[in-house]
Amino acid sequence: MSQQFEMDKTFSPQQVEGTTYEAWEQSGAFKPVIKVGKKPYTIVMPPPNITGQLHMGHAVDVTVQDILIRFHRMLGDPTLWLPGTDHASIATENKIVEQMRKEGITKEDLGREGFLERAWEWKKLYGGRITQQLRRLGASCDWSRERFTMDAGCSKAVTEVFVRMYEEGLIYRGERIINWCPVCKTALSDIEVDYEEKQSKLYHIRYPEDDGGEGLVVATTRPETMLGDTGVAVNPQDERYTHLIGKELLLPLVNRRIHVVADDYVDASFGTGAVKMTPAHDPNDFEVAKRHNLEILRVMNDDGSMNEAAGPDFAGMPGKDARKKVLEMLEAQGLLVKVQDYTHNVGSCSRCHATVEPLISKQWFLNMEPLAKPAIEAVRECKVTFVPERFAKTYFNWMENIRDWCISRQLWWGHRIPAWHCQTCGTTIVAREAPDTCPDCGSSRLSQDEDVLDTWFSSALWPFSTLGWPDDTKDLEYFYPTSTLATGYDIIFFWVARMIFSGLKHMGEIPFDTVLIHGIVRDELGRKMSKSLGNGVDPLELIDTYGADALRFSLILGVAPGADMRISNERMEAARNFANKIWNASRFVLMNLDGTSRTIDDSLLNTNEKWILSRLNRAIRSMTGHLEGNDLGLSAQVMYDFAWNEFCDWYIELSKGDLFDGTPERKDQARAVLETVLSATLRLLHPFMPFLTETIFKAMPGKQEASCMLSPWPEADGKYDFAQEEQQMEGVMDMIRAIRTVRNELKVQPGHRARVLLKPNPGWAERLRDAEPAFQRLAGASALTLLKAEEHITEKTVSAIGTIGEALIPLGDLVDIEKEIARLSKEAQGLRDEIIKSQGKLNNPGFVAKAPPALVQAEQEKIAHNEGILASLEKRVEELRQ
RNA sequence: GGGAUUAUAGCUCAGUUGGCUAGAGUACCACGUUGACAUCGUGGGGGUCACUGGUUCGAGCCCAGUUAAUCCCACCA
Repeated sequence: MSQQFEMDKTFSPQQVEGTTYEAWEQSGAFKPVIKVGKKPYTIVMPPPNITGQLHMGHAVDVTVQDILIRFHRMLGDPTLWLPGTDHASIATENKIVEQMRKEGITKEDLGREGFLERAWEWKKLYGGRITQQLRRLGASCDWSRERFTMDAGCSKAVTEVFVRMYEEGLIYRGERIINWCPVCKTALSDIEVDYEEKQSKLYHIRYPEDDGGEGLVVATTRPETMLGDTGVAVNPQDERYTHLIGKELLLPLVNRRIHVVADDYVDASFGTGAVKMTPAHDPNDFEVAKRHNLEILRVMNDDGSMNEAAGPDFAGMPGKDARKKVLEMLEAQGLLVKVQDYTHNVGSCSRCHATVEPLISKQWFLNMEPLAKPAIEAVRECKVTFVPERFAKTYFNWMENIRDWCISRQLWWGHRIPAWHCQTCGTTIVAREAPDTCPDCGSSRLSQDEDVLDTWFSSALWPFSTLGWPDDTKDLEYFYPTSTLATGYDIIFFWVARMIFSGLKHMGEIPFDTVLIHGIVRDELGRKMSKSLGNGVDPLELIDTYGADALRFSLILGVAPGADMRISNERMEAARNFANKIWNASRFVLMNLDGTSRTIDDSLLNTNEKWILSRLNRAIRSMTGHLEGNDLGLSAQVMYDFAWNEFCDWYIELSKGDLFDGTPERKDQARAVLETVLSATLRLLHPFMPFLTETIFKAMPGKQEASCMLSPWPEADGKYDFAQEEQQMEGVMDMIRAIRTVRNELKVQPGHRARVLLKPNPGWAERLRDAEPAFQRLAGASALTLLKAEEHITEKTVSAIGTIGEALIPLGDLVDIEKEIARLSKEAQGLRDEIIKSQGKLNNPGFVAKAPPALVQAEQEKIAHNEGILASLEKRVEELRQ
């Protein structure tokens, strides 16, 4: 007995996934085959964080990329998918700190060195875990080229870029208002801050004049910051306050004299029209302060508590308590004028969700303007294309309004900034290697800057740092620029934009030509998956339950580029069922091949065979086109429809005639066609469902040692285009469907011949004779035999019969004559209406003049067609009347 | 405040540059142990294409407006 008969009745992914993947990886098939002179297809994988578990976002990301990679590999392109992981500075550090907290130790206990040791241990443990999980999805990446954002090579690139940009003056150090997370104790970039609406109060506080005048009233949501006020601003046009401009007020509680300044920034219609200025703790106030030379007084510590500058009453007090005390004291002095309920947006740390405090701080910045310009140009000139296009707008919107990027973080885990400060003279030295002495004063008392770089600083270099830059490597030369970058739209700002300007800046070339944006995965209710909602789905569990192929397919099928997708059990089941359908269709084909491979005899092709081969050609062309256009969802849809609705539902069924009852010649021909179509189907499906297809492929005759993954992508063979046969089959299928409707309607028992009410005209007879076996098998009816239905016949049945043939057969004595006349008359009326409608169209000069000729002709044919039926109906009515 | 997207069957979504009766999947109903598959097969019901107007011979598609929802950016004390 041959191997084929041992296939189970259902596909068990669990049994094959592990071993199949291992065999692929062992064989080295994931490594690109470099062909000098041939353009490679390259994807550099967005590196997952080493913080944890594979989630649905990764699953989509990896699936999309793996499909493209497998497609191009089969096309014969030298194909590289370079994987790696990201150190994820702040996220990882938080996780480690959290883990340590449970053990009762703090970062400070370990010290920088000790902490980093621990962090590397973490990386060893979890960095490997995530890559194992990627394997479970079937990711066919070249693990021999795997990189990590903090490995020696990538770190070298980071230092090189930093030093170069510093030397060019693009990187500078300065005092600016930054978003400060008092829990993570680090600066955050603008995009690391999330805003949410919160209920709070708007406090109206009176600031009297220093001479005892009543002064003015300011409104604030953060009263404790008044301790750091160094001025009050009003709108220059605001007549209420013109008399106060330039005057001095006495800041309550601290009794500091502060000036009233006029600045357009102030909106006279909001609050009281007077704004207290706290330049050290508010970005706008900071700007105003610079314009008016107001003092910048920081009153808060890094942990959010008040410092000495806040005055002896408040020093050391947490911000919350300080707020309370300030309010109490103001109230006691009768200076708290009004308290309003107020809803506004409060920023919080995207990592730990603590409320962010804007405060002044010395940080490293990257000057964005000169970098953004060419990056905008590159997209505008379509050197980089976004799929779908609309995301380019998002990109422009951000890049055109970009502000300098705060790249320093007060963390330990990350790339330490290559800058040294001289303890003697204060000079800062930025260098590739640690300097021994200060070039200015010769002192050897140098200490490295404590900060590390924003994690996205290294990510921005990923497309070339992973290929060996700054060294001149062969990989860099061959694979850069890469082809496609696939990622979610949530990461355009964090990453995509920064890679584009970095690539242009340091490589002088775009990093990739296509940015393929996919949506995010939502639950069945359309909600974002989040930890707090607890609605997250673990992709690994889905793989266990349904198989990796089903997961991949359900994430792709019918999903338009950039569109969010919902994942549900129903969707997973549909994908699993499809996999099983393919499995069983293959099982049937393999059973009938008897382990022998055959080739099609073109001279013996019958209509069914011509039809399926022609349909296969269409599927190949369509899928290839969609994949080239990055529309994976449509491509999968074409596969699904072809495999299930055409190959399984029709051709396999049709083939059974020859397979079971045909002459030896026909039998072999059917087998050859089945084998050909199955082979192509498996290969077309392979990028989407690699495990299933590889498993079946190896069971094909003579393919034990072959690999679906490394087989060529199917090409449409022009000699198998049969437009006429396709049309003919379409007609036959319509008729078979109609007969089935009749059978159902008449409740004809299986096994019994349906009594089909047909009188084929000469044209149809020809076709029907051709299709006779199909009718026998699929419709349980003989197309040429006129039989008498004994059952009651409904309208529906009649209309179904109407679609079968031109000649509607008289129902004779089966039905009440009056009723039948009425029905036929009604039908005739319907046809007349149709004809009138068509004639109306043809009488419309605009239609005749402007519509395509084929359409006009079709309309004329329709009239003729309807008139023919009408005539026979009328004739029949006449007969019945007699 | 600025920008983007979406609105089609109970649900999830397709619907190419406008062109025959608007399609799938799923759910629902009926029937079915036909030699791959009940994770299946066959058939069926179910739509005012959000609303209003416009362009056109012709609009689910193009244009304007209205309504509703989602998302992103900015962050007014």
